[in-house]
Amino acid sequence: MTVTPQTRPNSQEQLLTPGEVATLFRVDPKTVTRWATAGRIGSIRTPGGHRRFRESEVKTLLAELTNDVSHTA
Amino acid sequence: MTVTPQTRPNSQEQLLTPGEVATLFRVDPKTVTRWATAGRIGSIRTPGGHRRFRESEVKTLLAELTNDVSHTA
DNA sequence: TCAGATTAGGGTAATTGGGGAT
DNA sequence: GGTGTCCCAATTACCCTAATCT
Repeated sequence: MTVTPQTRPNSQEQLLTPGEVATLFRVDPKTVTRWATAGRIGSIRTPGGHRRFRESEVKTLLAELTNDVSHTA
Repeated sequence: MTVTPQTRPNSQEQLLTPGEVATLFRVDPKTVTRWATAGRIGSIRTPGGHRRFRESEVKTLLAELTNDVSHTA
């Protein structure tokens, strides 16, 4: 039991670690880092320099891939 | 100048526990403590030695470390 | 005062960042 | 052009017990 939604003074976004995102996409964590560096995905840095990713954004991006996106902008 | 509107921590400031800050950054509470020790984030100690963090400072820090993707089609 | 949950403190493993080469 | 793997250094996560907070 760890599902106790507390700490929501203003509806914060759920964040994911690079490893978690990498697992979702079936890629190497380094690749996720490259996506962030290339600006293809938004990222939040910890004061220590590690990255965190928005779960909603990741899910959206994941859904687009599943739906065969015509990424021709 | 006699009064500074909002530019100073006057009296009441919403304080957050290490656990709450940890949730916002998606890190371990111990990591937040480490940030305080390293001086990366300001902290207030309770008489018992526990740490409390200013909500405004945490929010500001979180905002500054956020890199949003401006994919404004 | 009691009870439950959180935090501090120290120590050790795992993850991550950055660069560079394949 | 994009991805996976190598290196090393830094940051973070999990282990424990005792003290503090609510």
